[in-house]
Amino acid sequence: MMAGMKHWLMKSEPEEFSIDDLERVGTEPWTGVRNYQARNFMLKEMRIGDPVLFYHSNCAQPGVAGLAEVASEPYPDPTQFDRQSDYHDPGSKPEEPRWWLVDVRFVRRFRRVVTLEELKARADALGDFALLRRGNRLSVLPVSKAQFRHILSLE
DNA sequence: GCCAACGTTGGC
DNA sequence: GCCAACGTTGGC
Repeated sequence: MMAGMKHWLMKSEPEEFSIDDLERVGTEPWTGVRNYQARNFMLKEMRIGDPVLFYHSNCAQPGVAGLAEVASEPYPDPTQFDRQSDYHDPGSKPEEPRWWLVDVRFVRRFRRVVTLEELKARADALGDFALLRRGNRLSVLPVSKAQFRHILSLE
């Protein structure tokens, strides 16, 4: 594994876009992020090949559903300029885009969902983890290598 | 569907 | 720059 490689967790509502959808399409532009901190992770810190935990949020069984990877350099989210899109941002100018994204590529589905409940039960072992912080709403967040490995071991 | 948490907006 | 109002996220 490349030195300095970062690990990530990205949330998606499975009714909108699930790990099965990602498997079907292979690679997906991660459109619609409208939070500056999440954007900055994609714009400034992600590298092609970084591993991504694909997390199902706002559903009956929230948890990590599979594995993906960063598949592109950052580029402007096209939906910000699309008047028809829910993600249209009239304040963003094409010559100075406000919202950036990366493509995410399917790697594999987990045999089963590693649930949020399980992660909470192992909060002590996982250590400081943005996903488990109270009230956390970030949809793109960093995961340490140790946390990443720990979560894989729970599958 | 409820609602706590939290980011953003905009009046001042 | 403060902060109340508002909208959204996401677990439950």
